[in-house]
Amino acid sequence: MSELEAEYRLDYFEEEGFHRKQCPVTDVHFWTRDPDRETCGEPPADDYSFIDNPGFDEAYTLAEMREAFLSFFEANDHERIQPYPVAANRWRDDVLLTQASVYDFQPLVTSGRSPPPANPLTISQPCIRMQDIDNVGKTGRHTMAFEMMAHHAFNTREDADNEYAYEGEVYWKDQTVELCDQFLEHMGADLEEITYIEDPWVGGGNAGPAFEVLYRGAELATLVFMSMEQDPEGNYEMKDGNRYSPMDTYVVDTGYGLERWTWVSQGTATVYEAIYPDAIEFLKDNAGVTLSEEEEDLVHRAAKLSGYLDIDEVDDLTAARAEVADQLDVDADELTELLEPLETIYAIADHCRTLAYMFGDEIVPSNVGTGYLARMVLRRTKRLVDDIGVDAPLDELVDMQAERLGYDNRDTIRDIVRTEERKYRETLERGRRKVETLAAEYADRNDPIPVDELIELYDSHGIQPGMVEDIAGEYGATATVPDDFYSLVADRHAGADATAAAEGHDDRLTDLPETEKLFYDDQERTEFEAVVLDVFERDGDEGAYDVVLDQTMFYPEGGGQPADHGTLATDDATVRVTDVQKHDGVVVHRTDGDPGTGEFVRGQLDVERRRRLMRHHTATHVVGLAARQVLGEHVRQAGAQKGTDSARLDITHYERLEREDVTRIEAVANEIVMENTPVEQAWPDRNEAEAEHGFDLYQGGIPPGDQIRTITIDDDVQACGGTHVHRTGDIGAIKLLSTEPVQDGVERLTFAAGDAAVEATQRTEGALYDAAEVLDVTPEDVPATAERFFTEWKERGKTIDRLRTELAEARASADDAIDIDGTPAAVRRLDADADELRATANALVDNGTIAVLGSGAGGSAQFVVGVPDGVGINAGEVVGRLAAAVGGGGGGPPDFAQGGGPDVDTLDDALESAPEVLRAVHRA
RNA sequence: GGGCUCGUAGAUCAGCGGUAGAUCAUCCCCCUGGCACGGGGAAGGCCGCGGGUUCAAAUCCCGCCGAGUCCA
Repeated sequence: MSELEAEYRLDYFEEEGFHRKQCPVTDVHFWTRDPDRETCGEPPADDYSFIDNPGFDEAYTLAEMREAFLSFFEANDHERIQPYPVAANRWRDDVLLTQASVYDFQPLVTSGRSPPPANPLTISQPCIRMQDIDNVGKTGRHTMAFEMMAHHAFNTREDADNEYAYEGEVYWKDQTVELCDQFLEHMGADLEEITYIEDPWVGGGNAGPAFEVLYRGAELATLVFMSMEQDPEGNYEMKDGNRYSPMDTYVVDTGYGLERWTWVSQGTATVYEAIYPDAIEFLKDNAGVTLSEEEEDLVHRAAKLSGYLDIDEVDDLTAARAEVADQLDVDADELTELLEPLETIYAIADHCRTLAYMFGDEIVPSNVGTGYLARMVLRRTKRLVDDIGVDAPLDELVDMQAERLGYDNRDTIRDIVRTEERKYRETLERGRRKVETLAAEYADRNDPIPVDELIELYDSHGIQPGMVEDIAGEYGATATVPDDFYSLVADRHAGADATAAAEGHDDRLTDLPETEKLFYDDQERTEFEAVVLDVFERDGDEGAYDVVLDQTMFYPEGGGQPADHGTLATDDATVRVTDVQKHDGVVVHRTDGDPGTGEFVRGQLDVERRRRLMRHHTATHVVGLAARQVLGEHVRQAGAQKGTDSARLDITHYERLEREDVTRIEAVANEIVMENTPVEQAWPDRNEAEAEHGFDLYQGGIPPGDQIRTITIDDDVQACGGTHVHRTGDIGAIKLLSTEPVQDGVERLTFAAGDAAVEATQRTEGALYDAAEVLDVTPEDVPATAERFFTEWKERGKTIDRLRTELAEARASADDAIDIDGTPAAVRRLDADADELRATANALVDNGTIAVLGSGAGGSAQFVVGVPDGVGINAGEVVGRLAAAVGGGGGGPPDFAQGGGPDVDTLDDALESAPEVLRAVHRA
């Protein structure tokens, strides 16, 4: 780390007369204007001295503080950028939620592959950090949802190649610190009290020097100078033990916690009271939490202590609280009783804000991904609300925050919350029933409910162990939850994680120039001319070649659209193209012959295939648009695959689709087709397009580059690389074929377009006509007739059962009975199925007769043996012996047994031996 | 995406190789002046679907479909 020391010696510090010091408490190095200062300013070295002693000229609300920050940086030549969604997985696949403002610009902008929306820029980015969930409410300063205010500058080195999307240096360390200093001064902070702590930063494969900015005990900002990337050969070893080397791009990544700043400006005891005082008032009222003045004072003093007791690093909350109580000279239990309701209220306010962000940004609850996180937060919030007895519905609480945050999809948000609440209630009811049965069982046996069962209940049924304890108590059973419960659950999940083998890159391709893509120029053209740049024979695949051309009309597989097929022809030969792939801009045509390197070829697409693919691709956009119109704005693409006969589109939606939804989507989609709307292709500047359309552009993935290709149909604009028809009318028709749930929150729509739609309709119609023919009715009458047939079929089954019983009773007259040690016995061959044998045997037994029945029906020998009560013959034993004679086995209870074997031929012999067997078994 | 659990009567579930059950709801009867309760009875099942193993599968195995849940 010492190699980095020089990195922190800024001219700005020199000019401003800063001193570099080492904190005796925390050992860190820091910079200060105050020559007498010894400590670094961070707890535990220093206290939260801003509480009751606000750090700025005025008290700010959250909105005022945000505006103060953004307008200050605007006045200092930064462009204000609108915040990104909290669902970071919309533009990157390595994280789920946005946890910092810099997430917005990773990886494409920070690596220099795409230009930033402005440079330098300022933003206040909503973030969600789930890892803080347990601390929320308790520590006085943790929130799961927060806004990170920031100013960013994106720089490239002077000696770097001119291959990046931005050039030169905007500003770096000195000006970053200066801006921070100036903003603090602007707000009225006492500059003498500010400390800049040296704290190297590492994260996400990048690293660099960084400062933490401390003021009155509060960490108000982090100034990160992201300038290195992970590199085993690198010169710098960072705190994560990895080596790093400098990058060509270097990025100013700052973070100013909006909530912290607001808090420090107000000097309230906890951050929560500063940022949503109205929500807290409402919840207190609603839950009936009222404190006396004396209690208020105690809570206030306790909160101040919680601040610097650093509870988030204390495992045992009880012990931490006891210490607080000790310092305040009050009883720990009393303090807990006083604080807990407040902590719950703080947490509820925070969680509702988190949910408002999540649902406002159109995250749909699910069993996977961000949707699962949303579900977890919602359920946790629901439990908290129930615990403390808030009777306002959850959707209203979330809506309060959504309104404050300015979301306009509030109706959908409420709908989602209500749907999720209902699902959770059903899970709880299911769980309760399950636990009740289990508790009653263990109470009977006087055993405690074992930990295995607790884990099973939680892991497989989502039942919190606390709930099991409660219910067990009601039933007089006991359950003890071990301290390491959740790690025991985690153990159950320990398993090998699948690692996908990376496909080996073909080095030979890297030397070739990017193929010029003709398919965007005129999507209707199907012929072209090109020069063969190179041909590779495919290893281990006789007669297969990869052909690279200088330009091509062939669309390579991508964006869910399969590759074009067709031919490449020279004067001498024609080869078939069976697949087309793209590797870093080089289009590779797989062919069944070698057209010859350097040859001039004419390419011809399989027109029919391409047309079908185009129709299905455009139809996919239309169906998505229709689904959004019918189901709501939260609907977005979660995946898509086009084909020649059908295509499928996965959409996010929080309820199962019903037939009615599907018919409406289909109707709207076909209206769009009939309106014959133009399908417009454009190549706008990416940042302009983003500013205009937001992230809904990228439902099919994010392409790199300065410019992106967009496809516009009505008000639906998508970044899309596929080929499309000119107007929606060219699709012809869209027929939805089926829907299926892919996962909770995602529905798959399968549909056919154009002639494929007609074919699909004809197929289903054909099936209906076939069915009608079989039933000998008109197609319209098929449903009613099928129902009638089914009902009649069931009735016949019952009639058969009844007649069988009657038949069995009729057969029960034992006039052929033989005597087995004083009991009559009927030994017969019936050649009926097992049900009939059983019924007959039952009837015989009811008449006091031993029944030994054999059947050769169905290709195997079967026996049923029934013995009346009080006759000392074990039916199972008898069956066993008889079955052995036909090469099988059997068994059953002593009064009624069944068996059989494959040798039908010896069935009669076996039956003949039955009387002896009966006697033998009786006497045994 | 991975793990686990579960699909049996209208509902909730038991049965886990050998004749498909319980409770509630429904219908009928009894008890009552009437209601609640109580008693008696009836009706109600492609045991999710498709394969396999077996003399025999609701039950065991495999696949599919569906529901739920935990984890990333």
